[in-house]
Amino acid sequence: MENKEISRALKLLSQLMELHQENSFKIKSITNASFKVDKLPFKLKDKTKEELEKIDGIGKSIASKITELLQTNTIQDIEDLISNTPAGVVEMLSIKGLGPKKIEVIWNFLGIENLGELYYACNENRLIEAKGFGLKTQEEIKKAIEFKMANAGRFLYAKIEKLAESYLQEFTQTLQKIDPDLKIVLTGAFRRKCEIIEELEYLFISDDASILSKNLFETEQFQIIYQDETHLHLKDLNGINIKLWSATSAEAGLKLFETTGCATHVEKVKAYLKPNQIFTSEGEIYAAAKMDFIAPELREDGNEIEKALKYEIKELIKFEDLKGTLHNHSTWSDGVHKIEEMAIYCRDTLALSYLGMCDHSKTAVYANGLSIERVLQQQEEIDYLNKKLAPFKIFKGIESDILGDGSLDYPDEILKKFDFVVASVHSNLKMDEEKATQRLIRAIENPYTTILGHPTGRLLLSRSGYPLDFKKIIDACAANHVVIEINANPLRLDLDWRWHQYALEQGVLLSINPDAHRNEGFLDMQYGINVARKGGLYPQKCLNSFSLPQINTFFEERKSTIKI
DNA sequence: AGGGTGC
DNA sequence: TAAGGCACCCT
Repeated sequence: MENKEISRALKLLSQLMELHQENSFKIKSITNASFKVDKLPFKLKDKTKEELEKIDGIGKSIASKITELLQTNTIQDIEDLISNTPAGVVEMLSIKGLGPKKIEVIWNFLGIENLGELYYACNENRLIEAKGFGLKTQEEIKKAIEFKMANAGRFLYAKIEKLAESYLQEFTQTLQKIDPDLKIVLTGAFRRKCEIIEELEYLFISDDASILSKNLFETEQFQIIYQDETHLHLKDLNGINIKLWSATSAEAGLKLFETTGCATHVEKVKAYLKPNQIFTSEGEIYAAAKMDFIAPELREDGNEIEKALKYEIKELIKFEDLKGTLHNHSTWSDGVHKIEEMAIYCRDTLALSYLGMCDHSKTAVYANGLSIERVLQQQEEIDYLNKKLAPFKIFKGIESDILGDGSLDYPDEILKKFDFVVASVHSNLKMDEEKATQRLIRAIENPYTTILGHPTGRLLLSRSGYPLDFKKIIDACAANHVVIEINANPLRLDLDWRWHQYALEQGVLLSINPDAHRNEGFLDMQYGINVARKGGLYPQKCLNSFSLPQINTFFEERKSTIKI
């Protein structure tokens, strides 16, 4: 079990205790432990109970809860509290803007026990009767419930990835007993690397026509929703839709093509094919249609077919093209690893040649943002490490908050000390589109801004982004030579891939930034690669696939254009 | 810590 | 009554 899961369990425990109005000191200590656990640079599962008790923020009582969790996968206190709380009330904790205090009032004062009732109460204007609630809060809650409902049955790619692979293993193992030559591949939106997945689709390639016969999947794990000659539709215990398609080995190429692309893409390509042609691979299909091969990620009904017909499809970016990583957090602000640890991980494990450090700026006090003095100290440390680790290079960056008026978070004398600046919005996210766009443009026009960080601040499936006029934003980046970040955190993936093409057309560079707060966070760059490929990004236009000398020059030239 | 909201 | 203090939630 990872620290993250332990931290989540403790957080849940504290929230449930708060819902039941238990001793506030106990609640505080558990909340605190949850926070601390999430920031530890080592794994708790390897520790003995005695070692746990010595950790700052963990005492005897919490240590025993953690060992209980590690041994039994649960904590009895949580189970007890949950059994005394309506499931719908627990679910309310997942609504943005609602915390345990407010939910306690909703539950005990208004007598509301699930999201449906809560939504109904918002519509009836009943929430404002309760203390601590007003019209604005009621509207926010209503919107948040609508957002959640609209996203029911949708899953983050990163969350469903392991499950998708494990079903692949499971199906293969079970069915190869029937047909040893059977092959199964993932297809559909998952193969297109969509950031949100609504169903998992598998293609069973077998010359045994009865391979999908229903009784094989009639287990406790799956519920059969629908079946016809073409496919079998299941739902698993988590409510995830699973579609199984089958093809003989002769049909496999065509079937894989048909189940992968979005419907319009498939239809459009088929218009270029002669009837009754036989294909053993997807490559043959695109060749027969007299166009470039189109990678699965691109088959989304953009302009990919037009480009393929002109043989203008670029070779898409891959993880191995990345030469470095920009926008990362260390223990100087809210990260869990030291700069040196991160640098060594990048150099030795990921074989990268540079690391951009971008801890939080001073306004982000909640994230231990850097005061001017600490910026200077950090830069001294980086100078020292650069001597020690050469030729590996650590770039001095900052993730500067964009303040309410669009200005950056330090005076120019400090801004000019950085090799590069990532400017991003963290607070005041409720502006209207015009104000928000103006605020960002002002930050883009700041000569010290090198990269625009996560432009909308969205959190997939939980919070929609800051409303922006994307064309204006991208045009402003083009005019000011500002790079746009593709934040690779699987919850963000912001800038959205649907805007990459436009950005590239305007000559804007993109950067796949992990926003890592620990070493494992660097691996999120794979999710950034996934969406960047959907957006059509190729290595020459990706800032962090520049070699070390190239990016060095880029940063230097960028700074030399600043007048004053 | 600081902004937004509401009592 | 209007303003200020306090509580909650977010980043």
